[in-house]
Amino acid sequence: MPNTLSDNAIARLSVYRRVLTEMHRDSRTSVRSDDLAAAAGVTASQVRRDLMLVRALGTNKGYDTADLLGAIEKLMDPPEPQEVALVGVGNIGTAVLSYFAGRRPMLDITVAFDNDPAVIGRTLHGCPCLPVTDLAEVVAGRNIRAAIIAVPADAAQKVAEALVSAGVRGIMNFAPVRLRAPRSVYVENVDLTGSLEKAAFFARQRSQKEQGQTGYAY
Amino acid sequence: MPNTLSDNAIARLSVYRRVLTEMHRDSRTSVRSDDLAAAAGVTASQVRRDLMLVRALGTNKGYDTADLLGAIEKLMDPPEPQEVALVGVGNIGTAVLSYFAGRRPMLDITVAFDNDPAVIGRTLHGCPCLPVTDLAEVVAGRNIRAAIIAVPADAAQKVAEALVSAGVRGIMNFAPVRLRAPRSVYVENVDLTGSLEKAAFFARQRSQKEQGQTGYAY
DNA sequence: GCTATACTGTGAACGTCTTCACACTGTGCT
DNA sequence: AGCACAGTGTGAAGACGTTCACAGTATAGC
Repeated sequence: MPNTLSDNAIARLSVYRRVLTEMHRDSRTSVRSDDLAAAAGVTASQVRRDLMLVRALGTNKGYDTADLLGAIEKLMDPPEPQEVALVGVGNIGTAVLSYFAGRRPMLDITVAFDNDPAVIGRTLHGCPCLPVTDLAEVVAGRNIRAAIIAVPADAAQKVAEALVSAGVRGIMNFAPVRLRAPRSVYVENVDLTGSLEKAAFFARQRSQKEQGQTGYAY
Repeated sequence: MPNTLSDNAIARLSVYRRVLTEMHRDSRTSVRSDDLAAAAGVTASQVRRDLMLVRALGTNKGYDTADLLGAIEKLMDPPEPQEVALVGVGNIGTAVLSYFAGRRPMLDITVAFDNDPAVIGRTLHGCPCLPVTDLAEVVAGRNIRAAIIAVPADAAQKVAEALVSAGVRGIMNFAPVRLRAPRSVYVENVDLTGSLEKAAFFARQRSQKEQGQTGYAY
């Protein structure tokens, strides 16, 4: 099994793609590994390694921006627009909806579910909100393979199970729980509390270091 | 420099803490490494390794829930409540504000900044919104060390620089850009697009595998 | 055409994080 | 008291990801 694309590699490719899209929009035609590296916040070696994965070849003048973008898109984008389901249209769900509206045309949040009568039936950012009781039928019926969970922690596991049995194989999870799912399902946890805690923790640590209070283990 | 706490270790400790908090609330007094491992979605070895970092000792009956929770909190929580600033009170900023309201008492988003007159002067979830022109003064004045960036991509770098020069050393960044910051500043990128792309990518990949279409490299 | 130059592609070294495996310690049972 | 057992603490091994360093290759200049 050669060339398995790791989690981190996919994340970096996604960043390269963003950078390349901008460069391409600016009519820049070629890019060197160290340019990409600087823009993406990684080393040039790392970039070249990653680009090996997409089988993109460069020359002694760098890479052709359009070619490279095409190669990455070919690898990462679905062959045709992929539908994504959103479960939970509260604060985070709504924010996510508006964030993704029109951002990635190949990844469309085409349906949302909730159990709050106040949102059921409404259309937010072009996305209809259905009752969560319709979830299994709609997701399975439309062959939806990716979903976003933005429900409270205590409801997340049940939602995940419903999604998985309806055919979902990739989940982006905002609920602060570790979902239990079969290994055949990919779960990307977006742990907002954890992320903020990390930022706050390292902020304290680095502030201390600056004050010359070294000698601590951490 | 022994025992530097890695990024991943902190993230896992944050999860253990959440799990332990629940157990403690449920009056559970002891926990074994494999229980914690199952709840946190990691291996038992990993749990024991991580717990070495917090200098928590267990017995042949596992760990004392309260002790363990205390040890993790002592390591991760600030000695006194730590203020956090939010920049950008749009969709995501607002969602973040409501998400963290009351969730982590030791990490308080006490001030928000925006340049939209519609939100300036208002108070959302107990957090006053000030004009972004006040940022430097307020952040420096209150000695705020951690901040959340939830502004559009093209404004993020400028905001980051302002925050850093006002004394911020830890940033949670929602903007889809790689921020350039001195090494003395910790940046936690929350890349929503990247996360969704990963979930969608692996969803496709795994769906294919299920259909017996093996033999592909990826 | 030939040389100097610039960048890629990649084997190998390196470092880090994770898992293994087992010695050690304390508990409960007889 | 002594033995069997359960679970931790940790050195060592292993897996994985990143960086190094240089051979290879194409371009540009003379």
